[in-house]
Amino acid sequence: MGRSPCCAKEGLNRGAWTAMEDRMLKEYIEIHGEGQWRNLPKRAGLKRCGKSCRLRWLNYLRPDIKRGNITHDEEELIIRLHKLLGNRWSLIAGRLPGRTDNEIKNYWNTKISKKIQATEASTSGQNRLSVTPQPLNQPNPMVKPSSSENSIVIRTKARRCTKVVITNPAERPEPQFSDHHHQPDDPIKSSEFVSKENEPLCSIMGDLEVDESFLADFLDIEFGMFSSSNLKNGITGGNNGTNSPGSDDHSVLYSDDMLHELSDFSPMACLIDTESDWLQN
DNA sequence: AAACTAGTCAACCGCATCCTC
DNA sequence: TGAGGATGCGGTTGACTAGTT
Repeated sequence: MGRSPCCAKEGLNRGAWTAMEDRMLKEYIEIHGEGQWRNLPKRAGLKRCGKSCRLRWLNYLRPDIKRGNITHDEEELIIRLHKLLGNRWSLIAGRLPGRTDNEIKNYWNTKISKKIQATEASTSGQNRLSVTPQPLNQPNPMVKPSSSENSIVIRTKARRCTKVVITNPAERPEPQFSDHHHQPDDPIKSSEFVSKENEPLCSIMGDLEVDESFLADFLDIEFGMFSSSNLKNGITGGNNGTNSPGSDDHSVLYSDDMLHELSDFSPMACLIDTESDWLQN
């Protein structure tokens, strides 16, 4: 059942890239664009694995890479996103323009995790949503296996979630409570995000199964707009928002006012649809 | 000055997921 | 619908550098 290796490793350069290789790769991509990584090295005349070329481009050569130290604001954002997403570096990086997943991962492992550990050591009893130390090789306390009833889940392996439709609570069918700890009168439950299949957002996000109370706390505390009352009272379209009145699409969209008011909302976009620019449009 | 240690980060690896046929 | 290739992702490694003894 062996997988075929991504490339024949014989005769290929490995290790650090030379300036010459960088130039060749950059010139090739500037002319031909990204993609076709497997064939790229041959076409560009590089003795490198396609994966290696891709990584080099994404992490170093891309023109929009931001150089220099991570700012305090960026660090705070990383911490917040990590609290919610766990080690899903590409999602986190997606909310930090010019930063790469590799850079953020390295930064976390070398700087933030130590800072956090030091914080933990000095404060024994901490608030759940304070900067919670999460040694990388230990289970995230915010995370739990889905098989465990009382556990919260963010699996470390990422799965992609590119499309989530948030339906209008008024128009969607009664939620199916498959899980006994979901109380129908639970505020977050009654206003919960749902997908096309009426699954809670928490579970439709691929394997990102975030405990709903945690998500509720996060949304309330980090993004106050998303208190359950706001959700109940209609972040649904139909006001002055982007939802076109005649649309037969029942998805919930957010009004321009709301989006402007919530300047820090953008990080949430990555949870819902990393690849779309719906926030900007 | 040399040896050792710790920190940083680019690059590699294997696996998961997506895409195409 | 399934197989296989392509791509993306997170974890890990190891080379390099700076600091310390």
